[in-house]
Amino acid sequence: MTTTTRFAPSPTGYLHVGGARTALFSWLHARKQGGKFILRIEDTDLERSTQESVEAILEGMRWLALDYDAGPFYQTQHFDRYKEIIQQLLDQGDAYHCYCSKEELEDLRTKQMENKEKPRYDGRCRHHPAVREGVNPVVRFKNPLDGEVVIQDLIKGQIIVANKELDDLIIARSDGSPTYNLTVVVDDMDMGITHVIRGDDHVNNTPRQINILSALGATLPQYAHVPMILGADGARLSKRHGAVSVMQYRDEGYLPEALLNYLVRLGWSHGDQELFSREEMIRLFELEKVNVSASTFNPEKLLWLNHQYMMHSDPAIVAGHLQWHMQQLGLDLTQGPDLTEVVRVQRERCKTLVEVAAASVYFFQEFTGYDEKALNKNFKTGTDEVLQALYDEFSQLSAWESELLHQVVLDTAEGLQLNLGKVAQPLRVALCGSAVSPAIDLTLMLLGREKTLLRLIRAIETIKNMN
RNA sequence: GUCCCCAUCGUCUAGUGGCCUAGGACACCGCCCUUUCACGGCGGUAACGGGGGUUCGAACCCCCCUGGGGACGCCA
Repeated sequence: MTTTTRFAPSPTGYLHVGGARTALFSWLHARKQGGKFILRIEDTDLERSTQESVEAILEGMRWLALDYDAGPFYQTQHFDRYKEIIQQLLDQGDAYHCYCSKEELEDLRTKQMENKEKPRYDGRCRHHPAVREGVNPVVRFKNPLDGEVVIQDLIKGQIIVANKELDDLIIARSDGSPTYNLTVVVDDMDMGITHVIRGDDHVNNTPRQINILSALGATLPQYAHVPMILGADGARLSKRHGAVSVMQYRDEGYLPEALLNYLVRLGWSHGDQELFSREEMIRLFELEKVNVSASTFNPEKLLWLNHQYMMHSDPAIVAGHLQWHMQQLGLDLTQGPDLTEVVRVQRERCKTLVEVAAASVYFFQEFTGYDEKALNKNFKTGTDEVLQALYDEFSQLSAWESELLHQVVLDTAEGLQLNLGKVAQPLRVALCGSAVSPAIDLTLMLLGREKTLLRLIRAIETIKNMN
């Protein structure tokens, strides 16, 4: 049987890092086995599912380049099939109608909690069936009364749950619509899912699902429950923790490969290796080596990884991502250097694409004002003469090449008997408006002669007007 | 409360009975490099939650405690 895995999010929000990691592990396992990866949207909760969420999830998958071989499938389009299975279960005596009201059930729960018992349905309609006129019943699955369910989890190992801990769960609501535990089981069975890879929070559902699957005579899939990702406060990662949407990482200037690399190392490792290309992940990843315990999301390490990816990836590819950010700033990219060159000169000092973009604005348009500190420190009486000397040299330079530019700066310093810093720094401020930029020759190079000369004039004027 | 699961530096982790005076990475702190900011190089601080066993020997196996997480919906 070909390995088939699935990612089955419910469209009640964007794709967050926890979901993304589950999707990644599932995708990785399928790719490693040369199997299929399916995307299934679990939208049976009509109240909370939204089209926007569906689109946000698809966008996240696309950005991370987690491609699926089938789907997206929507559970709302399988309702006939679910009804058929529910009827089958009813017919074969594995399910029954329950007329208990929500209030009754609520009372039951409260009493059980008071008695320090685990809240669970007591099966009153199973043992004493009674039709109530005018009440639409729910359908409950007859969970086995005794025995136990043994799960051989690929990650967690053996998990044993006694059937008496379980109750008769609802598989169809009073309006006839199917519930989660039923739909998952039916789809996993129909889609030939061989490996159910999902979040830790589903371990408790697994024995119930196994019981339904058994009642249906289906072959059981293998289960792999991946541990949760916790926020900095040790609680489960959620909307409250801020930047958990995958797309927010794009907005903040992260490369998808970096996020993926961060995520794959959260709960999984391969010796001391930190950097994994997509191919390496596929080759080396093993579900069996995924950790059993939850891990905490560490934004600083993600940042470091992002920097690693910016520095070691093909600059042209990084430039492709940078372009989007430059456009966000409203820059006219025809008015400056090639973005690949920008990446080359900026990437060692910037950890995100947002930083690269912000630090590169002056290559494309005039900066508004000088950084005050930089100005006070570098523009002094007499600095205008230094800049004038540079202006003279630059305007006569035969070619605009970095070695020549570098030489001009060196020669000017020597000619004026000044430290290199006394020449390069004022020049930097004149060109960029701040004391921070790439190496001065590279900055000159990318800026071009025209902008360089204009900005030198502007600086000289500024200094003259200071007195 | 009941059930399930978990427990190595602040964080991600290596470690599967002797290679461990516990290794790597992020962060942090020094030093070096340096025309800015950085990159880089070198070094440092820092952990086996506690208590019992088992064993010649335990971070690794067992039990208890403690701590943490998850589940307990006509949500998924």
